[in-house]
Amino acid sequence: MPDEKPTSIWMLPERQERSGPGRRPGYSREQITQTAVQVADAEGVEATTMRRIASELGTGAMSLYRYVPKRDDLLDLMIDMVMGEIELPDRPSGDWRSDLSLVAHQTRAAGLRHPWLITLLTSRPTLGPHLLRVHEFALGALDRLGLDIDDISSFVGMLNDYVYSATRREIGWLEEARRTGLDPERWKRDYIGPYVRQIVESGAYPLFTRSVLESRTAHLPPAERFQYGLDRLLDGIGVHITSDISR
Amino acid sequence: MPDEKPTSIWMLPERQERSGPGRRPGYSREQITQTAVQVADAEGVEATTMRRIASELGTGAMSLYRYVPKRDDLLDLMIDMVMGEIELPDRPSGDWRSDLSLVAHQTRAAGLRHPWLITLLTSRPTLGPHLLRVHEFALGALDRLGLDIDDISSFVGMLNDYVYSATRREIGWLEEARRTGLDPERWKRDYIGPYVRQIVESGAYPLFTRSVLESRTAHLPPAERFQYGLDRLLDGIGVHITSDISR
DNA sequence: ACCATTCAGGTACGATGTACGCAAACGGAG
DNA sequence: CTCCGTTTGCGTACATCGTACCTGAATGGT
Repeated sequence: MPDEKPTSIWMLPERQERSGPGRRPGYSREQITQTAVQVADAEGVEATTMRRIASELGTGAMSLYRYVPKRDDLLDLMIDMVMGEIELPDRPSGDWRSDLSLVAHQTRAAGLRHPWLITLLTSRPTLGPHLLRVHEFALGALDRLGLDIDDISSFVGMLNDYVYSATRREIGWLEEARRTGLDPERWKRDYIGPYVRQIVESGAYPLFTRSVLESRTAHLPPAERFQYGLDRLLDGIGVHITSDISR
Repeated sequence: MPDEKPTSIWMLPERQERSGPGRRPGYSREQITQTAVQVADAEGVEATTMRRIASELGTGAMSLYRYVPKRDDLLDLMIDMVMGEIELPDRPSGDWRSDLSLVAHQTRAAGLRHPWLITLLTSRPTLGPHLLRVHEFALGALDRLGLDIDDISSFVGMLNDYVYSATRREIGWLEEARRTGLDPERWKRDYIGPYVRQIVESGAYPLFTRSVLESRTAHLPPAERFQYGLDRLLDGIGVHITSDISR
């Protein structure tokens, strides 16, 4: 009777250092993951093919399968390695607003360093140890404030949703700007590809048009724009925290 | 000097009915898109290959390229066709809360009918006419309430983020339940695959554990659970609407 | 009746993930 | 040292994908 196959990579730890016979492994999961991250940073996640990563390590594609069951698992490992870059105190400080801000900004920073992160993170449900650590910290920031666990969970979910989508939007601009060659600042002022221009000129979507043309925050530095939306969100959460004096 | 190539499928309308010489087209963009949607509904988006769709129509793969430039464009067309199922009044009613609720529930319903929709929608930036229509309606719901356009845009963004991620979570349960063969209700009570169980038993993530084990809303019918989070979000938006009397 | 034009779709190419199998490296037992 | 079971390295091979190219059939205007 065979073992039931592990449901995720996190239940299949790398083979440990042993002292039996047999050839020694020449690579490691971490090394392979790191290489994959570098390739993805430089050329996008679609360049992280098994052959490409292997050749980066000077070996053959099939060698990687001694360390990683499938390519999808490698994507999970990449996500978690990068989540490991997020630095947080051991415990929340007690100031929920600055704790959540910290998580938000750190996550955004990681997302900008690795433009593939957010797409991967939101397209596959994964729960690696580092992601869990960050999540636990965020939940902890709202603990002991009179909220029940469903509200805490719900608010942290909203925070994550905001951070992911705001960061994704930001990355979208950067990539669009790089593709068209313009520098981001000038590009955002003159703005918008031909398609959005067509939408605007059609006159059929007046509010969408205003959100494109009359936006104040669109001209802010990205970090301030991020902060602006974040503050709105935290204000919304704050309403439910009775012990909060600021509002 | 060639035309600059269109930036999106929406700038490349289907060839119109003409009256010149040449063979008549045997298919149409809409017909192909509809077939793709059916295949995706039945077997997932990864089954919507060009060959599969073509053979469903009784033709060869390459014929599709007379109607759609690339497979990615077909994905955009699928998204927008399904967004077209969302039924909304011509103009918002004036009750912002019920207007946004309507958008939220309609979008969730479309996402549940077509489990691939949310993944596609959040993994590729697309702005088809039907998506624009829905977005414009949502923006309109918050117009004339004393908010500036950045806040309106920001709140609608938060609403979308919530709807997408809540619906995605719900779909995840359904698929997990289908995969393991259990019916959704029982499965959600007994809950959780072996990996989450291991996390819980590790004791290292007490708040995550509580969010799994002590949740009240987890046992609610999905629609009520959705409503619960939605109400929290709308409460948060309501704070910023001064003319709102309910809070 | 002819022809320029348009569509249908077969063939073919490069790329991908990965199953399979064999040879090379290794440590322990004799 | 010699042999042997075990483990790793990786070449070969295959199914499947998007899609470039090309030939032949259909069509309506002249």
